[in-house]
Amino acid sequence: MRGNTGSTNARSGRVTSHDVATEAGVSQATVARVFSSPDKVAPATSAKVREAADRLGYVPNAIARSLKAQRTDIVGAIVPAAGEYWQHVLTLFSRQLTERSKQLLLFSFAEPTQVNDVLETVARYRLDGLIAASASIGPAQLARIEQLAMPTVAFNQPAASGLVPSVTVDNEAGSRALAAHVVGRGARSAVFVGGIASTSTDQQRYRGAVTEFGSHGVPCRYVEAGAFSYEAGYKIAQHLADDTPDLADAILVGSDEVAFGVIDGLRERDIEAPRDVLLTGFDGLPQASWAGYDLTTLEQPIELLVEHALTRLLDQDDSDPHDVVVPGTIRQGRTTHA
Amino acid sequence: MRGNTGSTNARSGRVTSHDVATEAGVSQATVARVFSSPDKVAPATSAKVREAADRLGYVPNAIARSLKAQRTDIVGAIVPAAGEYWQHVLTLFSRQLTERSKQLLLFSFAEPTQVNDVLETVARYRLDGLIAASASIGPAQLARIEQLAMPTVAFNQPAASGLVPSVTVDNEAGSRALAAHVVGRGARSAVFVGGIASTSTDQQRYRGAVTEFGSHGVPCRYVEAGAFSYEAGYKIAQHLADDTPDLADAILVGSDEVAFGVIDGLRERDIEAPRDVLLTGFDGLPQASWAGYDLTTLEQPIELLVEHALTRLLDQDDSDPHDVVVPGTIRQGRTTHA
DNA sequence: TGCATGAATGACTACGTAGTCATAAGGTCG
DNA sequence: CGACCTTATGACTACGTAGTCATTCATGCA
Repeated sequence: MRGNTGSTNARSGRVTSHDVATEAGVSQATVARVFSSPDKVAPATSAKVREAADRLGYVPNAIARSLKAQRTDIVGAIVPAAGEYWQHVLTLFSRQLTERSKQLLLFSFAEPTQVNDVLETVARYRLDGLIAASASIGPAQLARIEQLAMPTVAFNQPAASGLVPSVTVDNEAGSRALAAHVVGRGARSAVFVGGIASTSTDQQRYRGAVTEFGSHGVPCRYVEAGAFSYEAGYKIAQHLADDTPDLADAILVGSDEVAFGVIDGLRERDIEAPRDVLLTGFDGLPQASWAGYDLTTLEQPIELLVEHALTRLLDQDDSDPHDVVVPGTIRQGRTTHA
Repeated sequence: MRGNTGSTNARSGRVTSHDVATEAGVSQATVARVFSSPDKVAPATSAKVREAADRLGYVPNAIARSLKAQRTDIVGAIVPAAGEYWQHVLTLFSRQLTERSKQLLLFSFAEPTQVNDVLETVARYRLDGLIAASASIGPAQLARIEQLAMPTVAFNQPAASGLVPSVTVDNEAGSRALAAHVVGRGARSAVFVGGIASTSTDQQRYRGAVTEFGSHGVPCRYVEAGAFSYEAGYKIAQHLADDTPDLADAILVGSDEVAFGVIDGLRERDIEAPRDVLLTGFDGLPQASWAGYDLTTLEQPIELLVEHALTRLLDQDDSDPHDVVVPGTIRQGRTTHA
């Protein structure tokens, strides 16, 4: 690597296809072709151009490319700023997008009230697609997304049904399966611990539980933790423990993260699953398999869900069904091992 | 909202400042000013333009803006695709960037070999800054980053020192503190369980432990888990358990996530902390505070680290020190509560 | 009243690329 | 060997914005 940088700027951030063209003795158009449609250039020319590019430290400018091509190769994701589940999902989206040579532009928000602002920002970037992954995105927001005319998929956000294409795990069936599971293990009374009652996820999961329990004559009341977090679960567990010895036979928790909190909170009061109560989660987080919890839960086929979502988003095919619902499977853990 | 869309295209994704200019009876330049430097436009004109924009559903195009302004308002982050710690850090970066009206473009990689490819992709986007957060980014990669002339901060990646500005927790001092802590609780022998021996993080943390233990005449050997994961910790715990009853008095684990695995792996063999061994982690993940683990660990001031990193990146000030090292604090948990 | 001053706005252009069209060179086939 | 076709390349332009410069007009002050 010799120090010769000639008349052009040495900083790679400033070298353009024009500079490379001059250096290689070809036109700018040819340089562009070398980097975007290599098969349209003679091998000898291509080599010459690439050498010149290396010499100058040229790197194609994706911004300019996006403007011209009307395509950014970037997918946006609107995700809550907290929560094990969303972090996990995000990781998978990122990984699968990388495989498709796309980037992930992250829009996270701490408060549901920020969603509107976030949406306006999203609109400015002409993204190839948008993943709306949050129960906090209401109908009004979905309508705004509709306006943006940007390919969008709602991820595990059942309320989006009909407004925006969605990909969701079968919450109701999953809850029914879990209910049936604990009924099969002798539960004659149950509590459903939800995160936030107003979310469609909570509602569907509760409904599924009630339906199944009902068909077995098992009562099931709803308790709201107040958030989808460990802490919320830990606190609500104290309340539940106060009910002892009238504590239900089974506790169905609406999400794994909350369930971890419930488990630890109950342990604090010396209530142990499955000894004193049957307990299940929902989601199938990696931590559910950790020996410390070994939680019975409904495992979402997240890889599959993510794949569906990206296919819907990027491989536009209008014959695809508008809403995809994928069933989960029960992960049998120690917490219901009677 | 009346249905009149006139001659311009109704899809918001296609409406330009020119269209708005025509609609409002002003020039394109004025429309641009309304959205980028509002104080340079008369209030009446501004209102007129905004109305027209609303009517047409105009949204400024951030891509075009970035090209013209040579500024993207996007910060990139190169982060490993797995690991509780990185997920947590990422969340904080995202949150703080949102506050600064910047977006986060995520580049994750599953294998260290992918880093080079990722870097080439990064180079194409003219980002306002880059966060290099991974122990897998070696000197060669850092040199390449240097070439890109893109403001960069290495996050918790001590090897970057001198090559790229870095922000790091004080690994060595942290380890020393933890070692002193367990020595104070009677440890006369110790094991350090690292994740991957070749990472600088591991090396610094081990060195700190050895130094402190050495000054007390306490031997400390190094054991490699093979990864910074729960599973790796769980497996290595089995090996450690095989050494019983010669198991060391204290186990210093190089990261919390691995520590959770070690705890559960040891429990499997009926070895419990602090009953049979003193055990510490490193990082201060939220889960360390979960009652199920209640781990003594070195808590990183992550919020502060992230803040430092972004300040270095965005508020360019050459008087800032090149490398920032921030001390952590010990979180006292049950696992060393003799 | 006349001129300097400033605010408000418009015309114009560049940011860096990729696609369209035109053109030149090389090759095939009757 | 000439009409025809293919391949490789160059000239040119548009993508949508923001900053520079010039122009207009109203205001203030001598």
